[in-house]
Amino acid sequence: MSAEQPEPKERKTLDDRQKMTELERIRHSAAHVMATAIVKLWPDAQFASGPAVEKGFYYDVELKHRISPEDFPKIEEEMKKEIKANHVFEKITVTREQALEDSKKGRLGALAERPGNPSKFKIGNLEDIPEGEPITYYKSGDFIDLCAGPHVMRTGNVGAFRLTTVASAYYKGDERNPQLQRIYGTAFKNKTELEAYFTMIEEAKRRDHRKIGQEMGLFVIDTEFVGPGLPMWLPKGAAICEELEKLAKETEFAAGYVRVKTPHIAKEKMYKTSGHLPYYAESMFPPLKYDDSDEFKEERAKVFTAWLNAEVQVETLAEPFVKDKLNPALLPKPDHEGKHGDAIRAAAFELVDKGQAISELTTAVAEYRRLDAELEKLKPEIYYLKAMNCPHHHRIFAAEPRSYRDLPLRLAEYGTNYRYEQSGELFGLMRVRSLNMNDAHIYCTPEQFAQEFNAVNDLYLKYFKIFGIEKYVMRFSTSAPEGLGKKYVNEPELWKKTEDMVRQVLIDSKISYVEVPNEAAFYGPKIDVQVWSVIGREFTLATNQVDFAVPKRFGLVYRDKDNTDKTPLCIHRAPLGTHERFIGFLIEHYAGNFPLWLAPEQVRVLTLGEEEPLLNYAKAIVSELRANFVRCEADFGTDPIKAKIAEAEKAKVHTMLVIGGRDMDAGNVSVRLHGKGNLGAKPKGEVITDILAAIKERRA
RNA sequence: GCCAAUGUAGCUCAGUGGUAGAGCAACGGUUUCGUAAACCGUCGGUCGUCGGUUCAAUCCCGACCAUUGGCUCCA
Repeated sequence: MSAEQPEPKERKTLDDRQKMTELERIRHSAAHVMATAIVKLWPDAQFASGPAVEKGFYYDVELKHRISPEDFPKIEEEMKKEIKANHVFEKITVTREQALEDSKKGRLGALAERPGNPSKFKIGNLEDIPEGEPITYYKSGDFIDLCAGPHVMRTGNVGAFRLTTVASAYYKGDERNPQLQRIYGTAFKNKTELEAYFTMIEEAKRRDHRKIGQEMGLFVIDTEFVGPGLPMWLPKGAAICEELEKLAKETEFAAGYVRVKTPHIAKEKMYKTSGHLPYYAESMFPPLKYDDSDEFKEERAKVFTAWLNAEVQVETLAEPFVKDKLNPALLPKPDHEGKHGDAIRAAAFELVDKGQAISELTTAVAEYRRLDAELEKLKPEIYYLKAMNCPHHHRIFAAEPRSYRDLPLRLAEYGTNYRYEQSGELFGLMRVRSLNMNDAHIYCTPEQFAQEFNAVNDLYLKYFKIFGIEKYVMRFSTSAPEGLGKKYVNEPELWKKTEDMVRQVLIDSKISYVEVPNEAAFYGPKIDVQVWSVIGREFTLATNQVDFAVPKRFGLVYRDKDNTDKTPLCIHRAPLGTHERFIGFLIEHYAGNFPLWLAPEQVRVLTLGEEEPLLNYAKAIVSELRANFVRCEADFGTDPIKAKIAEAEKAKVHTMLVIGGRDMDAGNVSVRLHGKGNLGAKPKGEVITDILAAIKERRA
């Protein structure tokens, strides 16, 4: 969102630094070695910062030459020389004055002094070091860098490394600062670990939801005809969507939700009222103009001209009568014609309304007002694609008079939202522009809040159990005082009250959570549930948000026991998030090997041979399963059984039923589970009963 | 949006300044085979789009579109 400011970064204390692991020291040292290599190759290079990060290290550098992966071998070559030279990482403590002076001489992040080429980013870094904290250099060979360390003993301790990518980054992460080239690499103690890391990356790629989704035929993103970030679910992917919807509908029905359905667009007024337009406009698709035809524009232009003429007419007629009534001290700035049109007209209206005006002026004002109203009507109607469902649900709340007896009212909908994510943010199914949201809004009284909020949290935990999601964190996002009126609605007291309320609920329910300030929604605090996919990607899957602001803006009220109207609280919740992200996550979570109830193709019946009686036996099994809504397919073709099995395994079909003469004669089917091999022949009835039970129970 | 890399058949990928190839898939046929692939044949491409350089461009250059990685974790 536009209002977001770059957040001040937490500075690592020296204590934190001493806790750096050996691997982090290796990587941080590798960053220095890389910088040494780069400055040897391009002596004008200016370095900013080069830390160890989760997967390796980077160094930010300003350089005319654009470093590309083609340069990597050259840089790596130089790095190897540095490592072979086995320089000691020597720690030197200096005064601030000394450091500033060396920076000005261009000595920091360099091999020698560079007159006329000061270490400008190091000067900036120096400013961030608090008074009283020692200022240190690390020197390896000729390379000296402003650095708090710690490092490994010698450059030779950087065991195995590889440069990986080049990216861009703003100095200190602030887009107002110069853009630097960020060179990424990774380093390990030895070659074995380095290679294991790259093998791991390769394996992760195999689990990538984009790859598996393609292979299994779950979804497509047709960027040419439909658009980037707008996935379409193929039949097999749609099957997963439907299973998730079924799960949500059952659970929500049991929890007292009622379902609604709303359109995908709404008038501009909706989002002006909700407050989304100022706070959220950049994330919305451009508006749809209802009537943009030439005829309409002509008509509007005609009325506009007449309206302008009427305005001049009113002012000309009124001016002599009102001139001396205008108080020069109170006059606003004159308009572009040097006149006080607004003030004159206002005065003229007053005269007319009091019946003190001459008849020509009365007529002119009447005509002006008529045209003004007509012009208002000729404004093209503007519609927006909905980026969220809440405003529609609010209008459903407003559609009937509500009593406290109706609350809590839980409106649920699988609504499709459209958000204009920036092109660089799009990412497979995980970050898209059309979102199928497992949405609901709970309208309740403050007394009901704790119970409702808890019930929602319980829902999450219930779902996570079904899917075997074990690693997750609840992030409690709160506001920040400086954001009030900008990033957040300006209601300091309500913010405090609601945040306290949510915090209390979290503490009482003993859910472990982390509190993150300055991350709330504009209308209230929220809880995001963060999960990690097996590949290590971090995502916000579910969300649970409190809204104390928007219902008020819509004037939503319920009649309370004391016969007064009160504004309800609203809880926005989406425990399954969106189909897109949730299924993307599930694909990686299960590596495409879905449990039976979710599997796009649950059962495939494979025949051995083509004899009529055998086919009839097999067909009867398919029919029975399909009659029970099992997604069952038949492979009665002439391929050898090995080939049929290979195909079914590749398609990740959950259960394969192999049927040959032997099985038919005994009333059996041979069961084979994907990835688990042959389980042998079992009685037909038993197998079918078990399949149906496993689906019904949503067995893992 | 910004920086970089990538874009060749439905999929995975070769390849070249002189009109493009493999495997799988699809289709046709032969094969009737008990747990991860039996054989033969056929079809399939404006080499992302547009423009430039050239006698000639999929290849060189430029713009655009899309995808991927990064743009948060400070000396």
